[in-house]
Amino acid sequence: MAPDQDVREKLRLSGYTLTSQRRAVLEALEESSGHPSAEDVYLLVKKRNPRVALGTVYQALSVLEEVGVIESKRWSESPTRYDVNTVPHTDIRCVRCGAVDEVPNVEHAELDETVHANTPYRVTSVSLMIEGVCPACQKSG
Amino acid sequence: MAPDQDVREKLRLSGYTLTSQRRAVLEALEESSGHPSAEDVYLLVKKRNPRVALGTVYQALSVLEEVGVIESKRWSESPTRYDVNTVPHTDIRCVRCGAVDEVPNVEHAELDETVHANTPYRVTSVSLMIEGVCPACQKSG
DNA sequence: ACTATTTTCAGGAATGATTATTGATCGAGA
DNA sequence: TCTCGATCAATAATCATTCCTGAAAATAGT
Repeated sequence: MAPDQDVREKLRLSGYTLTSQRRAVLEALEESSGHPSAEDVYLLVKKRNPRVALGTVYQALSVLEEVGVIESKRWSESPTRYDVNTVPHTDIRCVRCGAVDEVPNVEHAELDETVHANTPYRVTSVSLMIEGVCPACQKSG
Repeated sequence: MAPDQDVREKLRLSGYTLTSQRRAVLEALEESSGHPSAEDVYLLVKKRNPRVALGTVYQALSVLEEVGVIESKRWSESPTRYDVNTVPHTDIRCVRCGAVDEVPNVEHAELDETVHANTPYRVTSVSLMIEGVCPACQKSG
């Protein structure tokens, strides 16, 4: 995956540096399997460095997203989730337990084209918000 | 459009009644062109009946959505927007001024199928969150 | 290395949207 | 009309997120 050098370069291009806090946030994101919320990241970061504040995590996430190292997605009735995978992909969220999983083989290109062709807006983002009930919750439901 | 009788029936099926407040909220939604937020609806309702509280509007919107008379959509960095149009359609939101417009000719059916076929989740909702810059803001920007 | 300048940070207060609570009021049916 | 449950208005509480401020740390210049 992208080593520190890559991240450092992306930050530099926007006039930022790779601080220990930003690295800690990034590492927390990498080691967490799902799509953690800011709060989740905060708890992970605090395990190693109890001095960080939640506000700092929000700041770091904001900067990392701005430079394109991570991305955020928000579903209704749930805080914003973060993800280190910046390759376009589609996620589904369980409305019962909040788990997030990837949905493979969903092609965005055609959809983007249709949208562009049918609106006078200059389109800046097209994303899919998918919700459902995960297999585990279906069993226990 | 759907007359009171239709709305009343949908409410009844879920054990609700059509109160004057719910009707007022619905009328406010119908007479507002865009996709108003709860706050917008509140201001409209208050013009006729200054006694209603914002919490009451939230309650009414919640009930009306539950029974399928209206629907809500939420974009990032913006409060939830409400809409009486429950026929599947696609909306785009201007990131500058917040305006919401419809994008015609976007077919959901195929997309829904693809998603269903590629996840073990029981899918409950697939929606498109589209953002861009509207023509007016492009000129003034 | 030493100080000046700039950036970043921690901590906590503030904000905005939404939900929960509570006591009063309304309304359908006996 | 009386009763009982539903609904309401008002307000407090909550939740996620942003803003603010003085302190600490990185960076640059001497």
